[in-house]
Amino acid sequence: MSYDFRNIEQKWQDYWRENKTFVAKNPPLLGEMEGAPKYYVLDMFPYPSGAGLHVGHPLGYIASDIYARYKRHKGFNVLHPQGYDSFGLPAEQYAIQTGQHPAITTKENIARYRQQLDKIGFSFDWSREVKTSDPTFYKWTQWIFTELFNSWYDNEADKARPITELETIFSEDGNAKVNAVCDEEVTEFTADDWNGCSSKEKQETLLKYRLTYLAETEVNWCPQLGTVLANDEIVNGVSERGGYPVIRKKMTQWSMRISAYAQRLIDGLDTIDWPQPLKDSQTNWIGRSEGASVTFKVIDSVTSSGVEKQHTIDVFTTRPDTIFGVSFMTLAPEHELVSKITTPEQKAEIDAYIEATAKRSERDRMADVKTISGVFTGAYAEHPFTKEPVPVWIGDYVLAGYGTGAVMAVPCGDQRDYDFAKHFGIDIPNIFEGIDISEEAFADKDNTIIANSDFLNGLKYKKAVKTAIYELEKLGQGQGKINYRLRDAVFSRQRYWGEPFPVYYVDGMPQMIDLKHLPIQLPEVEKYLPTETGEPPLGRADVWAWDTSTNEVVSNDLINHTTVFPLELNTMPGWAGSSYYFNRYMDPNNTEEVFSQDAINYWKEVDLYIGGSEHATGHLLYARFWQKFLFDREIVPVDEFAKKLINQGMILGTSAFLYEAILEDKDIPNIYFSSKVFEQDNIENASSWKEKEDFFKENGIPNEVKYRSIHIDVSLLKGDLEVDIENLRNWREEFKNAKFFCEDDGKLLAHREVEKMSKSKYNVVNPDGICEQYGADSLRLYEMFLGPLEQAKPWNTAGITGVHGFLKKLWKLYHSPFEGGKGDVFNVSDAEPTKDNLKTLHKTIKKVEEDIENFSFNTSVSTFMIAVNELTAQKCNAREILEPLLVLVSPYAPHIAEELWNKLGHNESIATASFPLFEEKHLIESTKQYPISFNGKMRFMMELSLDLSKEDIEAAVMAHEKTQQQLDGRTPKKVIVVPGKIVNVVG
RNA sequence: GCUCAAGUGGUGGAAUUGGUAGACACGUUGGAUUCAAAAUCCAAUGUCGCAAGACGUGCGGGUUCGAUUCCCGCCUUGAGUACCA
Repeated sequence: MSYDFRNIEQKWQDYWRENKTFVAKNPPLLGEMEGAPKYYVLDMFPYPSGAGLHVGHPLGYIASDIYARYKRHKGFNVLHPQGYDSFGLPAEQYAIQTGQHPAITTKENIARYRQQLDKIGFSFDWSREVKTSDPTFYKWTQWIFTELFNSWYDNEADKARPITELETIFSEDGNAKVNAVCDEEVTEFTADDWNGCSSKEKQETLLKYRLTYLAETEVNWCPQLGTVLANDEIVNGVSERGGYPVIRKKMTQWSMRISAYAQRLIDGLDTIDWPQPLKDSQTNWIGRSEGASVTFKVIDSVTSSGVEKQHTIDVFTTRPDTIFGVSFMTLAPEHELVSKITTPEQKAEIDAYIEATAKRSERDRMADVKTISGVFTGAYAEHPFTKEPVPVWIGDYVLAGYGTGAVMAVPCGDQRDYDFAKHFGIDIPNIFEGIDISEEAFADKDNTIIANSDFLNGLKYKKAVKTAIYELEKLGQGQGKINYRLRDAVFSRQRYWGEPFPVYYVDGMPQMIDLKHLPIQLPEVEKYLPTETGEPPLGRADVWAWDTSTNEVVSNDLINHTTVFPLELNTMPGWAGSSYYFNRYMDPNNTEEVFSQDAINYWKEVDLYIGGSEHATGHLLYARFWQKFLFDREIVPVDEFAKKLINQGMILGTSAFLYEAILEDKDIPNIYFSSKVFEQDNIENASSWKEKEDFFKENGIPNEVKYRSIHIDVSLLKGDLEVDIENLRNWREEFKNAKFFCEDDGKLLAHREVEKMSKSKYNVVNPDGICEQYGADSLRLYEMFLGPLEQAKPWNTAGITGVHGFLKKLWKLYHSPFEGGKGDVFNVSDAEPTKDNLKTLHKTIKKVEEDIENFSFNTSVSTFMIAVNELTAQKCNAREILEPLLVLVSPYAPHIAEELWNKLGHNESIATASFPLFEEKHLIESTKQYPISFNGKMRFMMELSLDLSKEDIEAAVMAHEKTQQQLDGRTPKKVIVVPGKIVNVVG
C-alpha cells in the first residue's frame, strides 16, 4: 500500500472534528488536564476577503500549529483558537457596488476560508471561534466602549478610574487638585461652581475627561471613501485601501484618549518578548521627546481687528539651551493666533498664503519639503530673557498637529530654521563656541558649548538645558515638558459595516446604553452609501432611534426628544474588535460577561502570538492600550496581552511579465515580446535592428514605439519561463489576436520578478491545489522548509517534491520489508534497536526540540529527512525507534503521523502522546579524528566520545596518527579533555 | 536624511561560547529501470585546473594557531519612518 495522502488526510481531519481532539478545557472542567500548565498560542485572526487564501496566509498558522501541537506533547493544556476579523471596508465596497448585504458576503467568505483552513489540518479549537461582526461578539465591543466612556485617567494614580469617582471629587473639591489627562481648554472650577452646574453643563465638562470623548477634531477625510481614516490607515498621503487622496477636515468625532497611556505603552515594551524592530517602530510612533515649553509674549498686540489684548505664544522645544539663539518664531498657518496678531499691513499677504497652503493636499506638502515658504505676520514677540523683539512668521514647515503648532526658531542650531532664515534674510546669531555656522546649522548636542548666551555661557548641552529651564520657571515663562507624537485615536467611521455605537443623544449630549440592553444591532439600510446630506450610511436607516421607556431600538418617526432619541450614526473602526478578541477566546460563549473571572485568571494572557509586522503601529498598539485600560479597571489580571510575539515573514510571489508595445492605433493587433529578445537585444533602443524592423513593417507598427511590461498569470507558464501561447490567447481578450515576437526557437518567454503575492499581480498560488496534488502534510512541511519563519521568501512550488519525497520515504520506513518484500506490509517489530538506531533517534529528538523552542522550523525538516535516510539505511524497524519518531514528526505532518500511529496499534490520537525524552548516552560514538591545525605552538583537535575514561581519551589522543607525527616523539604538555567536545592538545 | 535588518554555490537556504564552509532540498548533467513516459533508484554538481593544487561566505583592514562567526572602515539591498521643533 502506498502513501495515499488524500484518504489519510480526510480521514484524520474527520476524526479530529468528531472526537473534539483539540477542544481546550477551561477550569473547573479540566479533567485529565488538571494540574497541567496552560499555554495560549494565538494567530492574528484573518479578515475574510473575497479572494480566499493564498499560500502566504497559512505560513504563520502552520508555525503556530506546530508549536501548539508540540506544547500538547509536552503536557500543556493548550488554547489554540481561531476566528475572523469580519468587519471591514472591502465587504462594504462590494455592497455599495452590488447591493448585496455585507453580512451575506462576509458569511460566504468565512465559509470559504474555513474550508481552505480545514484542508491544511490545523489543530484549532473551532468551538471557540469568534467573529467581530457577530452581534454576540460586538455586544462586548460596545460594552468596553461604554466602560471607556465611564472612565478618566488619573495622572496621580497613573491609571484609569471610574468617572463616578471624578464626579465625587468635583462635587467635594472642584477640579483644582485633579491631575487628569483631559482636553487642553479645561478651566478651573470649585465644588460650588460644579454643584451649581446644570446636568448638561456637568456632562459637557465630564466629556473633557472621559477616555473616549466627542470632540471637534481635524481629521483625515477621504472623500472617495466617504470616511475618516486613522494615521496608520494613510500611506504616503493617500489611503491605504484604494490609494485615494486624503484631506484635512474638521468634524465632530469620537476619540480615544490613547495619549494618556503614551508613557506606559513605551515602558511596557521592556516587559514583553517582542521583536526589537517592532518595539522600535512602536517607540518611534509614540515619539517621546523631552524638552521644555516656553511662553513668548506678543508685543504691542494691536491686531488687524483693532482689538488690543495680551497674546502669548507657547512653543515646545527640545533645545531650551539654545534659547539665546532665537531670531524669529514660526507659527503653523493653521495656528489660531495668526489671525489675531497679524498687522493690517501684512493681512493680505498672510491671507493669501493661508489660502494657498490650505489648498495643498497633505501629499503635496509632504512631497515638496525642499521649497521654503512663509510670510511675516508683522507682529513681534518678546524674548523672555533679552526682552528683544522677535519677529513672528508663519510657514508651512511648522505642523499644526505637533507640539503647539509653533516653534521658536534657532537658525544656528536647526537646519530648517537655518534655511528659512537664509531664504528670508533673517539674522543667524551664533551661540556655539568654536563652531562655524556660515554653511549650515550645528545640531550636534554632544559637542555643544554655549556662548553669547548670558547665564548659559560655557555650559555643555545637559547643564545648559537644566539651567535654561530653571531660569524660565523663575520667570514663569516655561517649564520642562515631555511631548509625545502619539495623537488621540479617532474612533468614528462614516461606514455601514462596523460596530454601531451604543450611544443615543439627549439634547446633543451622548448617553450610553446599559449592558443589559446590548447588543445594539446594525440596522437595515437600502443602500450602503452616505446619505445625500452627507450623513453616514446609518443615516439611511428608518429604525434607528432609542426608546428609553422600553429600552429598544424603534422607528425614527417616534423621535420626540423626551422618551425617544436619535442614535449615533457613526460606526466603530476596524481595530475595535481586534483590540480585545484574544481575551474573548478564553470564554467565547459566555452571555453574561465578556469572560468569566475563572477563565481570564486561568489563561491570563497569550503566551505566543504570531502575525505580520504590518500591524506594528495599528492593531498591536491599540490592543496594548485597551489591555492596559482593562487592567486598570480590574477586568483583566495582566497589563500586556501577549508575552511573546513573532512576526512571520511574507511569502512573495514570482510574477510573470511580457513586454508590450504601446500602440495608439486600435486597428493594429497588440504586440508582445519574449523577454530574452527584448532584454538581450535591447529592443527598446535598437531602432535599426533588421529583424525587428521587418517584424514591425509586417504588422504595420511605427518604428518609434514605447514599451511597458505587463503581468500575465503565472498559471500560464510551462516550466519556469515558457508561456503557453494557446492558453494565453484564451486567458484575456487583449491576447486573442495578439502578435508575439518570440525567441529563435519559437518560444515565448516571460520575464520573472519577485513581488508581494496578490491577485492583481496574477502571481498567487492557491493552497488548495497544493493539498490536492501533494497533500496538506507536504504543504505544511514545505512552508516551513522554505526558510526562516521571520524572513520574507519567494514561493516556488517546484521545490515541494523534496518534502513530498520525504513523506513517501517515511511511509516506506514503516512498511517496506527491507529484503525481497513487496513493500505493502506494515513492518514494525519489537526487535531491539541497535546503537546506531538509538543514536539517530536521539540526535533527532535533540535537534527537533531545540529547533521548535527556537522557532527554527526550517532546519528540523532537514533533520527529519536525514533521520529517515539513516534509519532506512540501517534497515530499522524497531518499534522503540519508530514510535517516538512519529511523535517528533507529528506537529509538522500530523495526518501521516496519526495514520502510522494508528497502525502501531494506538486507539488514542497521537496528540495525546508525550514528547520523547532525549538521552545523551545514546550519542556516544567512537573517538572522531579531525585534521589538526599546526602552527608552531602545536595544538591539535579531536572530538572525543562520552563513554571513555579520561585515561582512555589521553591514550587515544597519544595514539592518534597525526598527533604522533606532529609531536614527533615529544610528550605533550597538556591534554585538554572534554568528552563530547572538540579538545585542544597543547604541545 | 534617520532607525533597523540582511549580504554564503545556478536557486531556497545550513553552520555562531571562533574549529573540516556549502547540511538538507530544488535545479542541472550522466546512468539504471521502461517499448516510451511518469514514478523510483544510483552517481556527479562552489570556482579555476587534465591533475597536483590554488582560490573561495559583499569590499578593505584588524585580532587569532584558526574568522561566515569578533572588532574598525566602506559598499549594496530590503524594511520602517520622516519638515516631530
